[in-house]
Amino acid sequence: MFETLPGFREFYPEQFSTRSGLFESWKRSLEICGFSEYEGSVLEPLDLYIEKSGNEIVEQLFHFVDKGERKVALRPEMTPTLARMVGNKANALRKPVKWFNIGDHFRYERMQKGRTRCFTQLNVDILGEAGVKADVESIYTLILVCQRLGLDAQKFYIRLSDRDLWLIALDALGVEESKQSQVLGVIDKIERNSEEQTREALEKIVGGDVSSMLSTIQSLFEVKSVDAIEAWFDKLKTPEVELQERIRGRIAEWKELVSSLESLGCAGFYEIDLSIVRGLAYYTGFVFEAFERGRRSRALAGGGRYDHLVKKLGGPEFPAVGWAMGDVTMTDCLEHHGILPKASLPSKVFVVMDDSTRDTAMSDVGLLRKAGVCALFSYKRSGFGKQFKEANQTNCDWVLVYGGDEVAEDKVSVKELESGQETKVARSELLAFLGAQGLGD
RNA sequence: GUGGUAGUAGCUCAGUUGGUUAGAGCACCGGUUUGUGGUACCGGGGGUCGCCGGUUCAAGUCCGGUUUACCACCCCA
Repeated sequence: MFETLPGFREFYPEQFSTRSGLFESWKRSLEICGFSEYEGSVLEPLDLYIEKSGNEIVEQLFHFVDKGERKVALRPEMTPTLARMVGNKANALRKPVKWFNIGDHFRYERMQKGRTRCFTQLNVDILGEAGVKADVESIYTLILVCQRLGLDAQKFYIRLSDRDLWLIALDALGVEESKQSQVLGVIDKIERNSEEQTREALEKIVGGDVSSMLSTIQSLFEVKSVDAIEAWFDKLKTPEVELQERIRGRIAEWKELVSSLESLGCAGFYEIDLSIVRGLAYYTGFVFEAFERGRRSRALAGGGRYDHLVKKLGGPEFPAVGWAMGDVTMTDCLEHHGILPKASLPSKVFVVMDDSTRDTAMSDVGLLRKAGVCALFSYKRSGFGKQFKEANQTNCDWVLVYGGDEVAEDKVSVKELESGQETKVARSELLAFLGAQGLGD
C-alpha cells in the first residue's frame, strides 16, 4: 500500500465532520461581522515570499521549478497573496476591505504536535483603514470566533503588544534606526534565551555596556496597563519634543484601543504583554497572539498590523491589519476541552420495503429526493428487521414503512426512531407531513 | 537541520529467558429474527508482526540499516 506523504493529512468522514463544523463556525462568525469570503491561488511565484521575508525562508517552502521553468512555491501563508490581490484592485475596492479566507497552506518542515506540512488556516483581514477602529475590530473578531467555538475567558486569552511602541522606546533609548529591527529580534527571543545570550546579542548590535538598556527593556515586559506604559515613558524623561509627541500620540491610540475593546465586552479576554514582538518583518503596529490558558501549547492565532506590505508588493499605500488561525492547533484545543464541533446534518428518512411494494416505494423515494428530503433505502433484499437496523446505522431519524398492508390503502407508516412513535399517513400527504417535521426544502 | 522513543488486525493493545498454525477487546460482516431498530448470545472474515539484510536448527522476539510516527530542540507564517 502507498502511504500518505509525510506531514499530509487525510480526513475520514467522522473527522471531516469535525472539520466542516469548525469551518462552518468560522464562516458564520465572520459573516456576522460583515466579512466576505475570498480565495487566492495555492501556487505562487517563489519571489513573492522571498520578496517579503528574505532568502532563508526558501528552505521552509514547498517550492520547485515547473515545466515552464518558473520558480514556484505552494503558499506558506495567505497575507502576501491577499496583499497582491488587494493591491491590484486597490482603487476599485470600497474601503474598508473586510475579507476572510479558509484555505490550505504548506511548509516543508519536520512535524510535531500542532505542526504538519499541510494545514488549513482562517485568515481575517481589514485593509484600507489606518485608524485604531480596524485594530479593535480585528482583535474583536478573533475573540468572537473563539467564543462562538465554545472557548470562554477561562480557556483562552490574547496577548497584546505593539511594535510601534517598541520602536518609540528604542528611539528613546538611543538605538539607531538602522539597528532597531535587529534589536527587536533579540527582544523577541528574550524569554527563550538566557540573560547571558541576550546580553551578548545586544552588545553585538549596539556595542558598549548594555546592562542598563537591558534592564530598562526588561522593565517594559512587566507593564500590564496603559497607565503603566505612560509611567514607563515618564520615567525615561525624553527631552526631544518630537519624540514626546509620538509617545503622547501612541498612548492616546492605546487608550482608544482599550476602551473600545472594553465596550465591546472583551474585558478579561486580553492582556497587555509587550514581550510579544512576532517574528515576521512586515508587522508595523499592534500585534497579538491568542493562547490557551493553563496549557503549554502553540499560539491558537496570531496577527497584527502590516501597513506597508501592499506597497512593498507593488501596490499603493494601503494600511492593513489581520490575523490567522490554524485548524490543527484549534482542533487540538477544542478536543482537549471536549467541545469539538460537528457539521450540521439534515434529518434523514429510511424507506423500508419488500418485493411487493418496491415499485411504489422507489417512486416515492424519487419524489422525496426531488423535494429535498434525504431519503435512503437498502440495496439488499432483506427482512424489515434488517432494514430497521440499517436505518439506525445510517443515522436516519425517520423510517417510512412500505408494507403490503399500507400500500394496499395507499398509505405509509411513518416512524420516528428516537421516540418509537408511528403513524399512518396517506401517500399524498407524505411530503406535507414530513415538511411539518422540518424535512425537505 | 539535531537528539530521544516507538512501529504486531481498521482501532487499543497482549505475546514469557528466541521454540508448532501470532492472540484479546472494540469495530465490521453473518445468524438467532423472511412486518419493526439500539440489547443479548453464537459464528465469520481480516496479519508479509513497518521494510531490507544479518545471527541462529529456529526470529514478532537478538543485531545492523532504512522508513514512518510521536516527543523535545531549531524555526515560526
